[in-house]
Amino acid sequence: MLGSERRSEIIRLLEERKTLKVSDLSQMFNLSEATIRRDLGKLAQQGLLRKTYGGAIVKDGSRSWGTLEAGPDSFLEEKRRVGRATAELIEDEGTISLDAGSTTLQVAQCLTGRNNLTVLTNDMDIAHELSKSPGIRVNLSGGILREGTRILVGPLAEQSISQCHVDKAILGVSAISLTEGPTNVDLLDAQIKIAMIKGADEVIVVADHSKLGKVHFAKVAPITAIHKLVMDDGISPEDVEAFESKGVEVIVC
Amino acid sequence: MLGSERRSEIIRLLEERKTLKVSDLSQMFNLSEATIRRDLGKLAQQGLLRKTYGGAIVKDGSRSWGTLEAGPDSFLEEKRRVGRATAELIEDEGTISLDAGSTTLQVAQCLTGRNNLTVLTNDMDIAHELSKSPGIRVNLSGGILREGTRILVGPLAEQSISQCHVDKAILGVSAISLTEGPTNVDLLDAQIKIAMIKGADEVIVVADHSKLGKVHFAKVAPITAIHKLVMDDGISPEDVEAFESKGVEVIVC
DNA sequence: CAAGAGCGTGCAGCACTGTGCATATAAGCA
DNA sequence: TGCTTATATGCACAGTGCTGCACGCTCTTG
Repeated sequence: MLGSERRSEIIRLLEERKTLKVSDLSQMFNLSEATIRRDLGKLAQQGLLRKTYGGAIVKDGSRSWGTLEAGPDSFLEEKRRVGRATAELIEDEGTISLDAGSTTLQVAQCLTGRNNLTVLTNDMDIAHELSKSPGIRVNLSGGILREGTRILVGPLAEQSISQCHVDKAILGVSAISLTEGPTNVDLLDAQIKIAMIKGADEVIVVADHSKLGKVHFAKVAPITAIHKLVMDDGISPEDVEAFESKGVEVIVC
Repeated sequence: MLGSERRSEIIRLLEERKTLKVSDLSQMFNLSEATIRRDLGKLAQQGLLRKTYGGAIVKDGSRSWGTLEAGPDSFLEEKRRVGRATAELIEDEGTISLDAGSTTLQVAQCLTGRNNLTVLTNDMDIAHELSKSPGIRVNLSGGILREGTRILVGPLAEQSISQCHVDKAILGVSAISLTEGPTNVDLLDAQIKIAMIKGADEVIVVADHSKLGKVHFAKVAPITAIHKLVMDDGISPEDVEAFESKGVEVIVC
């Protein structure tokens, strides 16, 4: 087996299992651990994985087009759980809009294998991820490609989104509070989210608990516009109750 | 067996197995490893594969074009030349639309490093390529992601494009003839091209000479709508003159 | 804090690489 | 036909990259 071939296989395995151990790989390929470590070192340098003590894990939800360096994704495990739980809320044969972001990317990854789903998104990575599933019709919004990311924003994006109507809008946010509702650091992003809310029957916000109680610059919607909130179990029972009293169904996972 | 024949066979094998070893090929063709290495060197230079330690693997980022062309990356060298020549026609501080396709992808690769260029495209690979250059504003059209490719088509795509006006439209085509003008195998693709032509001051068609004289299903525009045609030197002087007599400036490279 | 697992790295051995040179084959031309 | 030229191929060799081992260092765990 070629060295490069082996490294491709490592990446493939990593996408499948999300985490790998040096000792396992060493046995699997019948090579010394030193060689495996050198492989992982190279792959990490290429940004294709993140090394950990004892092995490697997928990097930042595996934004799989490489080259673009993604910062260390905090709360990745929480986002994964949120992604899985959210995917369970989505039926086949439906239409959804999927906001750009690392949490919504996790949702997308859990949607592979769906049969007759139509998805509208403004995130090229999400589109790329979903395009692997033949049963999913992927609609990408137009827009300006924001520098350093693969997210589409601007008037063209808003207009594309406003032309579509979906069953559910799945939104990531950078902050959510009881009084101010979901808010965002970036105004352009917020406008995309507003357009998605307008065109949806049901609005689902996904977030890890680190976003809770914060308020950022750009308002997205009043809290009453949100139908469901999916969050990891870092949220307190009091907060759950408070959201529920505002009419937001909270799904803890 | 001819050398060129052997190299075609190597490419065919590579597409089948995704990875090849020098030692295996040497045995298979009953030739020295030195010869195989020289072959792989040539093929790598043509961009048809990527050499690795001990063999070769398929080039990443090479994309599957389904049944559009005879070979997936046929006439790559010609397309490179066309790409370079076309990039020279594009000034900084301008706006262009860049059609989806393998030839236009070559144009995009030659545009990196531009300072103040705005590009509108319906090809995610082109958008990705251009996003590496900070000086380029990338606008991606919306649309449905066509299965197996990274091309956006459909009403949303057409509408996004029709909302923009550019200095030059750079179009790839699957066929071009004197009488029928540029034509395309796919109707949806053709409609994108039509929208791009409508919104541009100048229309530049790029193609390798294998497209010449053919006519495909979907009409794009009369030949008189084309201002410039960039083609590799596989075009005959008679054909150049014929196009020129129709008012098309032909750039041979 | 101590034990132990895991880490990076220098070193040696070996496989792979590119290249110059000689030979073989094919093509062009008088 | 015989000669020249261009290309393809094999061989040899020096240079480079990959791998396993062993060592000392670092991190995790209890």
